[in-house]
Amino acid sequence: MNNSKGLEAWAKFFVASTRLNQVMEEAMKLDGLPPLEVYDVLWTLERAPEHALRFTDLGERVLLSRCNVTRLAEKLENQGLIERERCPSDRRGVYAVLTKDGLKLRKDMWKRYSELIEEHFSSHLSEKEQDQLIAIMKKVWQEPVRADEKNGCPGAV
Amino acid sequence: MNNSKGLEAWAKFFVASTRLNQVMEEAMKLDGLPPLEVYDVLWTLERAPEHALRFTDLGERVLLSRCNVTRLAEKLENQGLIERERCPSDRRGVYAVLTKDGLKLRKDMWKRYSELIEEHFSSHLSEKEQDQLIAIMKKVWQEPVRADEKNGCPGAV
DNA sequence: CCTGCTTTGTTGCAATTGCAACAAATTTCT
DNA sequence: AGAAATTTGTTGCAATTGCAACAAAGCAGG
Repeated sequence: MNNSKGLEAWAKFFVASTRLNQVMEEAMKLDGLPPLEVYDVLWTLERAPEHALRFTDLGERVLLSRCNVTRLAEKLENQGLIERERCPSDRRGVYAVLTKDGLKLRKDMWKRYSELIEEHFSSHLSEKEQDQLIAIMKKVWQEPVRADEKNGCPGAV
Repeated sequence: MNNSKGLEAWAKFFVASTRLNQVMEEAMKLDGLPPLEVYDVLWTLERAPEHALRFTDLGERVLLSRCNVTRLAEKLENQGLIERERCPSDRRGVYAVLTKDGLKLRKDMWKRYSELIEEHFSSHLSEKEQDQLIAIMKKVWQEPVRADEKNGCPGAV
């Protein structure tokens, strides 16, 4: 085996991320909260200017369920979490806009989600290790920078 | 914000793992190779004694597609990658057994998969960082130890 | 042996997803 | 301006998935 350490690192990384997601997802459901892909959409909208994004942009920025944005949006709309608004300058375009309820749900989900992160993840790591991990993740994936996007704040998915 | 560094670490971890998986999955498909969940099953069987596992065990050990093992197995069986074998001691039980073709496909997939890991992951990290990451992943997730399982070798998913 | 209880794998059904075809609006090019 | 190409969101269809009901086989205790 050649540079087996890199491959081992990937294996551990892959297993840990998959399992932790399963744990979180299951715990959220157990608390009657929607799956994380809903959180993903709500939080993506919340960061956007005016809490609104065109469907195409939403599809590009969202992490999970990249296709079928239309259908996921339809579901969220029925639950009153987002609203549609036709784009005035381009009559093809449609904006998805976060509603009050959507904002509230995002916060409620984050309350529980952040607890889970703390419990299953952060609490096992020293501050130094957290720094190391952040640095390493930056090296293997740089999310494209969007001029308009707010970040910092709480729940980055 | 409280211990925001832990949450930031999770966010970066989550985004990187999700995006990298998407990249790998897409690249595999582009090369006409099956999705990684197939790799997952084949590799899980290959590590097992006799290259065989009861369906229940398979379902527990596999990372992706944990439910519907029956149906995924059915598909793999049709492609000649695994075989069914009734368990002699317990007539409820069914073994999934890796075939020659299954073994070969696993290796072929690994050839490409390991290239992708190198390209998108390992090559961005120093040896020291790889060590750090392994240590950190061990702290946030310990996969249960199975007495019989072989590991070490190549592609741990 | 007989009665419940658990384990194991399968199956039916409804919901979700991926993909490709599609129509409407816009842009590009001549 | 007009034809061709591109972008944007929707829709139909087939494949996949999650869930719960189910039957068959084993197990525990009388």
